[in-house]
Amino acid sequence: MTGYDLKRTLDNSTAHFWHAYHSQIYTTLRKLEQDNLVTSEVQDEDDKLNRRVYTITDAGRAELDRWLAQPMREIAPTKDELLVRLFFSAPRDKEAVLNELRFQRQLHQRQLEVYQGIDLQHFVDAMDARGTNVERDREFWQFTLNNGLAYEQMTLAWLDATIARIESMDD
Amino acid sequence: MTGYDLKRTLDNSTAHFWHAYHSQIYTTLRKLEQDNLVTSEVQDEDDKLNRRVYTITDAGRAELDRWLAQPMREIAPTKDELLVRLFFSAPRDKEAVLNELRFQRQLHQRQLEVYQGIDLQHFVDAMDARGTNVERDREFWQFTLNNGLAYEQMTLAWLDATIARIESMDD
DNA sequence: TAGTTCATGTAATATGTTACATGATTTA
DNA sequence: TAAATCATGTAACATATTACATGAACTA
Repeated sequence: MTGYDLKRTLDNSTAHFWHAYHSQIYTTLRKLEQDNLVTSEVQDEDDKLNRRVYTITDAGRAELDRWLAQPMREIAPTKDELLVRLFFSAPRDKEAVLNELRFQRQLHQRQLEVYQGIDLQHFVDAMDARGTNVERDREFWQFTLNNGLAYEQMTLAWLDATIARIESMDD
Repeated sequence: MTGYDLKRTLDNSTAHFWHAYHSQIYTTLRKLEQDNLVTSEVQDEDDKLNRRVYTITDAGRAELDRWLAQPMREIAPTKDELLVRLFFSAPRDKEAVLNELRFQRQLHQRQLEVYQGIDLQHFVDAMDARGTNVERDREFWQFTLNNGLAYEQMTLAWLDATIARIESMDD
């Protein structure tokens, strides 16, 4: 893939559990290349867009396998700015807090619909047609998608309950 | 509070939505002091532990209010290492993946019990006895705690379903 | 032809993590 | 008296964010 492809893939399919800016992606790819974990080349000489395509090396694959072989032993740390804001929101104007939560509700509703619209099987079939079997990968991708779906549903239910309780508060 | 108190508070009550290392807390407090957003003093001259107690200034409170007045307009970005690992786990040994997920299940079960054991009302009463009314704060703290509870329950249900499906996979 | 998307980078700054470093106080 | 907890810091390094910068290709 190119750095641009990676950015798009991250934004589209893995955005809910991993995110990166293009500036970080390009610099990291260069660093990986220095460490011989990937190689890169500009495939089409005539291509004025300078698309630089990266490929993982055997050493890179080995490093990925090594990382996967070491199981996680802690809970993934989270940083959720909205919860920090809520924690300190008692003195705020009630309507301002409600508007913020209602806006978040819209965002999460849309995000849920994005996940519901993802058709992994269609993607798998397309890869299959190109000779790459990702049938077993599909099951694991589905697990991460299921997590996104469950997370959005949980968040919507929590937002609804929280909004309802703030609405019934005294000013 | 002292830096140490802040670290403990973060670890105990807000760990599920915000986390910081002590090294970051101490350096950030010094920076806030340079910007006149907090003041500090070693209250007890005889105290050889050098407890440095920080207090927010009027300018600090104003800055906090200014920050709270600007509503969030995006979904909080997340980085979940476990999901990245699962995404790439198709080629891994089935039992290794299952062991990792079962261990995560234990961690989340324990975390749920920690949240279930938190008694906000007890804390509010103790503050009340010292003359600080945090009754309205309590409702907002409860919202963040509810989020933690819902998150852990959702995660446990998702882990159970994922574990069951991997168990029924071919090797 | 104007706006959007494709495409790649650097620089400056901010934030976060690990390791190093020290010493007092409390508890078993 | 040994171990755990209280308490504060710095240094080196890693990661992340925002802003700056450029130009091609496609689409309305």
